[in-house]
Amino acid sequence: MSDILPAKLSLDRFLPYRLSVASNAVSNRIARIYRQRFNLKIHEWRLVAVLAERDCSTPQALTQLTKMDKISVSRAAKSLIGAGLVQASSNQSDGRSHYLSLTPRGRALYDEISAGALAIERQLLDDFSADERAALEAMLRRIEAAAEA
Amino acid sequence: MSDILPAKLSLDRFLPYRLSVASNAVSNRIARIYRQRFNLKIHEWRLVAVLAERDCSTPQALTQLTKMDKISVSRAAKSLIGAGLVQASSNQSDGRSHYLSLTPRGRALYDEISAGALAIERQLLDDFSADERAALEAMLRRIEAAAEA
DNA sequence: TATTGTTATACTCTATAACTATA
DNA sequence: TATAGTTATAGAGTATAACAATA
Repeated sequence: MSDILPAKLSLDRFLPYRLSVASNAVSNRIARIYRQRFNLKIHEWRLVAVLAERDCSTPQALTQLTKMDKISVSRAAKSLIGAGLVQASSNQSDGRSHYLSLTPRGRALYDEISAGALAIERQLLDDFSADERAALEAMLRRIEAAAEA
Repeated sequence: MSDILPAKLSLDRFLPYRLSVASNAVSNRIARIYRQRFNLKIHEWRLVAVLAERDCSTPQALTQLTKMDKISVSRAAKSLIGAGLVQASSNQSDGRSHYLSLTPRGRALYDEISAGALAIERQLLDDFSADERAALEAMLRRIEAAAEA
């Protein structure tokens, strides 16, 4: 008896609801830690994380890498520059744009943050096998693609 | 080579990030449809969905059933009562509380909404097998529990 | 004209605390 | 005193549109 496509709606078994509840539970936990320990909002820490991987990105590149809109990127960058964690440098090939990169302080903070992030992920996936983790990641990407189609 | 616990952080492979991006993609799609077609916010439709399953619940019971806080339940209920979709009746056993239930119009709307919700879920899980769907649901519940621990 | 990025505005969502009415 | 529920307030997230500067 497959129950993949129930004919009657049950909120508790409704995938978008389960996804939202799980995501909120995880986000809330992380947001609390990041704000308390590092005084960063989620959008700010995402920018730091991406800049640590790909320094000297333009705001436009960052909107794609972080799945944030350009307004959020602009505000997060402004806040991080004000906090001395990110710096802007001019873009020779396009005067409308500029490059963003981590300052030494920003990079030092990232090292702390990323260690904490990996520790949280390890807790969340504590009893997951490697196969389960890979399957979950793949399914989340499929659902994301289907939702955006 | 297991990559279940990477030593280095990559935002793109970071589970809380993937979860958030997938959940937001799904939520945005649903929220848009519900607002356009039914003029309901997510919290309001959740309340309608739960009341359709368990009529005459108290606000307190609804906070548990919907994983919303009591303020959100109170606001959503107020809005739904104003729209003529929900009605309140007195609770004989506790004067501080009251019962909420769907009006005939609320129930009629629910029938429409639930059909739409199931159709969306079907689209999202179009290429999922029954096993995959069950595995996803179980993994989301495990992560939720781990995040709240 | 089109594009990059910023600012303005408003609406939704969430969290804390203060408040009322009743137990 | 404690609990059920409401109201007030502010912060965070998100979306649209208008804008300045450059291509």
